[in-house]
Amino acid sequence: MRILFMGTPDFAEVSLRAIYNAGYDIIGVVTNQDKPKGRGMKLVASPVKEFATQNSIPIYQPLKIRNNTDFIEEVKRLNPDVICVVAYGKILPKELLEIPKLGCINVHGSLLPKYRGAAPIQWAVLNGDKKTGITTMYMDEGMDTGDMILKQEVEIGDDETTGELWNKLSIIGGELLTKTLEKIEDGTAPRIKQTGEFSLAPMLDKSIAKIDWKNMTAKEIKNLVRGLNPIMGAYSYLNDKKIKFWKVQNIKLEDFCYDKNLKLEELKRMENGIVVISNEKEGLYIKCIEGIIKVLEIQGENSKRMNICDFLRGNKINTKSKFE
RNA sequence: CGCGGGGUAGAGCAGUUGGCAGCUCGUCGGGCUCAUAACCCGAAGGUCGGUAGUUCGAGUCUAUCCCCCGCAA
Repeated sequence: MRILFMGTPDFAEVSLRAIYNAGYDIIGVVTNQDKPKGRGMKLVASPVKEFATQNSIPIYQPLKIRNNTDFIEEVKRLNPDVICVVAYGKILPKELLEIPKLGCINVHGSLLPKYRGAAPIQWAVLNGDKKTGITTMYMDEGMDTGDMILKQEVEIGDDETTGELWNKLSIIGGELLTKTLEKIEDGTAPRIKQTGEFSLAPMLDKSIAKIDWKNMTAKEIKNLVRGLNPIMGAYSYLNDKKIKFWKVQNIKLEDFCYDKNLKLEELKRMENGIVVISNEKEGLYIKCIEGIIKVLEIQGENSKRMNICDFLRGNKINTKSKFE
């Protein structure tokens, strides 16, 4: 089988590696353009491109695909049996989808039809879901609306971050893609229509990263923190300084009062976002709706991530100060 | 030439107009306590990123090099 692979980030690289190691004939790799990245804005190749370079697979990096007749012609000339798309980053037009005889298949990081769109993994964590998974499907013109082929569930841990889940799913994605190709090759791949309710997982907007102490419960804040780790980091302001939280715990008000010997009524009356306890021995505790947030890992302005005790040694946070 | 912050004890930081190198924690030794991430006493630990310069005198001012980090993508 002649396979054309389209993908860009590390998540896609894992899938490419899996089918490469499984012995499939990869006739080319399509990946996004090198982008200026990091300090100094140097051009950096995508992980998929790196892998292709190392293994001498031909690389294509079209600026755009829609209305790019040169590229479409090139793909026709390549004559792929299947195109595998994993987190490529561009929407594919119908004329491209119709080229491979056996179809275009996609690896998606959710249990479709839940979380169609660009950020399924992030949203699963942000919403505090207990499980998610990987779905492979035949692509059509819609946004992740094609017929499903294989599906595998994965549990999400209470403290699992998007980054951890991302890695886990990328590996499963590679395995499932390999299985899917096997089934396509021997003609046993099913075509399962997506039925029932669907939901969308749009690309994350920067504005969601700010913690809203007035309206979010402690549990929601915790989910926000782990959902945005390590992509953006949930942040808040303290004395006009931006502070990011990377790891927090969520403690019930009752348990907290019992532990610290405080009066529940007094605690309930405090404003949300107020620092209840802050010292380098016990750590940092913040009053929230329906709970206390205990900060474990934090990052100050222009600083790196560090555990809360180290942070408080050099950066004093006063009790009763308020996160905005 | 994208924008910005920084390099001082093992860790996190302070250090004013140039004038004895400090704080908190940790480590080591001792004490106290039924008990502790408790408390008390004591000690060790530094080429202040490198080099050159200004100066009676540089962590601090100037030049230059190296390294680290954040934003942004």
